[in-house]
Amino acid sequence: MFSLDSLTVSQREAVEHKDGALLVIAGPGSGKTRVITSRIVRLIEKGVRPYNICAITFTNKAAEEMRERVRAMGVPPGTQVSTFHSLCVRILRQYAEAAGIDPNFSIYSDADQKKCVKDAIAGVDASSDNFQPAKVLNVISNLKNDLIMPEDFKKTANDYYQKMVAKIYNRYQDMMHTNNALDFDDLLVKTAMLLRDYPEIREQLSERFKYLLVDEYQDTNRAQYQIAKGIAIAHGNICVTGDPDQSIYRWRGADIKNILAFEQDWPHAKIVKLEENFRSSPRILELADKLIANNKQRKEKRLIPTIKASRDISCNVYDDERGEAGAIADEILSLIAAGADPNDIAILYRTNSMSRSIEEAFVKKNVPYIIVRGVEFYNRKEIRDMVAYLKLISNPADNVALDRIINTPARGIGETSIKRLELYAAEKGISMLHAAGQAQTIDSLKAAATKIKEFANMIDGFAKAAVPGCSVGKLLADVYEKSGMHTALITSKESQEDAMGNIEELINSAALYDQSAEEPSLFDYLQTISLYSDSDAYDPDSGKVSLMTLHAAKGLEFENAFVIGLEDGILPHERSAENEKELEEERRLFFVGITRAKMGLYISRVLNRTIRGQMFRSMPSKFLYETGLVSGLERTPAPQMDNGFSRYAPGGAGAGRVYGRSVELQMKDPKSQDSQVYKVGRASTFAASLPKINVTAGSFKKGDAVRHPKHGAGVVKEYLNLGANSVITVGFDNGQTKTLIQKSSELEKIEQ
DNA sequence: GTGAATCATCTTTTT
DNA sequence: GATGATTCAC
Repeated sequence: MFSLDSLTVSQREAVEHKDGALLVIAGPGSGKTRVITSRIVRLIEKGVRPYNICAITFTNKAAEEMRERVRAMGVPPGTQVSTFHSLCVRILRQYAEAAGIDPNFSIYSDADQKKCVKDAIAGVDASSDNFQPAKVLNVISNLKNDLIMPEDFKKTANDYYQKMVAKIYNRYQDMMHTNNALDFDDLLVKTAMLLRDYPEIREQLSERFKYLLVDEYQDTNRAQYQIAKGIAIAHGNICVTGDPDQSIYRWRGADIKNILAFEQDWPHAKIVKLEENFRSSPRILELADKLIANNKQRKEKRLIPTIKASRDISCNVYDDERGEAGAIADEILSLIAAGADPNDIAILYRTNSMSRSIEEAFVKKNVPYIIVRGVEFYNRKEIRDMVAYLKLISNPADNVALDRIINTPARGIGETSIKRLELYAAEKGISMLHAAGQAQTIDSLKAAATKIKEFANMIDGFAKAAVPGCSVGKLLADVYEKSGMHTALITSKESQEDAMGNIEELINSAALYDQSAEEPSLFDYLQTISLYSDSDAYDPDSGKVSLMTLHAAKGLEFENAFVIGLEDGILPHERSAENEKELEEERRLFFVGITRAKMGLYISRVLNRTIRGQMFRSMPSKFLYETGLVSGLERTPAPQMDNGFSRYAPGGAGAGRVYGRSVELQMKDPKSQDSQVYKVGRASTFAASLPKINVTAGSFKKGDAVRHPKHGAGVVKEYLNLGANSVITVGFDNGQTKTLIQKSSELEKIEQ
């Protein structure tokens, strides 16, 4: 299947390790992912069934790539490769009864959670001034990450604040239960509890997952740790990989101890260190090493370069973020002119808002770019509305979803009516949707009763259509029309073109889901989009420069990386500067940023940064002093390139290539769509104001005879005209019915 | 019950 | 500088 020859001695050691626990401590760029995939393949070669292997990655994207790689290496399908969260959804659905939930549970996003916490705060008569929803939610999340249940917390809570939080927490969990909903933390907690409390389930899962591999183990929290341990304890075939120096999620409960104490958990564990780095230039590694050496809480680890060549590291100061962004844009244009691939360039920053100045400069200077921010699309109002319909259809108990859409679009059901409906439902102990079905028998409702009943009928109608195996794209398209959302957007006074475009995009992607998912279902679709993350939106072949947070850059690499905003208060962030542990995490974050670069590393800071509309004077980040990047500049004024970039070479004069010459750049085709960057995954009004592609209207209609290159001839069963995003349901002659998107399917009309 | 206008609060990072 | 909550006129 594959050859071990191409691996280093230590890599091979890890790949070849037989049964039992294995800890792979792997520095950045050490080929860790390759080791895991090779190990999966090797296990299968040795006779392990693919079905008995479970690999856990940090993001869905990483899972997808790993599945792809393993498949490319000739492994038959069946291996479970997913994130902890997706795995938990699967387990909880299978053992829903034991977990005490309905298998059609909703997964609540942070917005949904926030609403519940607010209601819970109000429900225990606490003031939201003293108990800020965001903070309380944070406390609750931390408790869950540590597997502390409401009743446990109640016992230990001793001051007033804690006692109130305990009450809120309890109430919150009750509400989640009535709504048949789980939040992100619940997915882990419930699974951990399931494994703890049901030995027979634990046994079944150990039997199923005979080999467990966990990547990025340094970022697992207590619940994830318990889950991994629960599955593996029976056989001890657990392989974890990670780098304590790249732990950047302490703030959300990740416990670096999980990896540091692995040897105690599994006394016979084999430990392999991968210290060679196949990614970055020696100079970059030298800088990274110098930085991370300032962390006290760490195990010494070396970064051994294997690449010989280095380029100078650039470190620059600008007046403000506009200067920074403009210079970066210029530098990137010269890089591209000199042959660099935009795919292999990234801008990395501490906070999402920092993308804005870069975006503005890139639009102005025609630098092709994409912001890696997947969740933003799903956070838009109109998308959340549409998704709320789906959630309610899938899970009738979801009162939060109902609350969102019962009057969206406006159908004359006001606040008071909703309150009365809620009250009635609570008294009867039924869901609000159920109550809405009997609206006409509820005396308090009066005039709104008919409208509420109509709403309930509509949802019931959708639910009847949402049979197993139905097309989610078609269901969404149906909801869009029949709910009145579409009409409401068309007739709205302000132009709602963006909103409509986004919904079309959603229907479009749902139809794509229908075609590509292994086992498409409404529940599966909802869980996919609920667990969709920022990093999942990263496309290595977009042909554009990627803009993303340092957190989202985890696990990626780029020929040229720009790490911006090296200022005190930004990196390290002011809210993390208070204690040493948080400061060390910020340092690791910068370490992650530095080690994303293969050859070109550009670090920058500004003197004046505008935050939330207010300008602040800023000082250099302390990390710049620690690495000598600032004092180095001060001793010998760095040469200014004519594009504003100066060079810094640690350890003496570098032989780095100077490519700062101004090069006249012409975009290959000014009309090409690549130079217009926007839309998917971007919600800011700024991006929304950018030009749109004009799409040609479709020309299909029901009954048209069509031909598809893959599926052959067929007849159009349904057609929803959304321009190029039009959704077409075709009954093919081979018996299959497919829902396709006009622009992405090569569907041809056959003239008869 | 609706919609526009104003106020306030917030953002550090995310599965 | 954007979102959500609140207020007010209809």
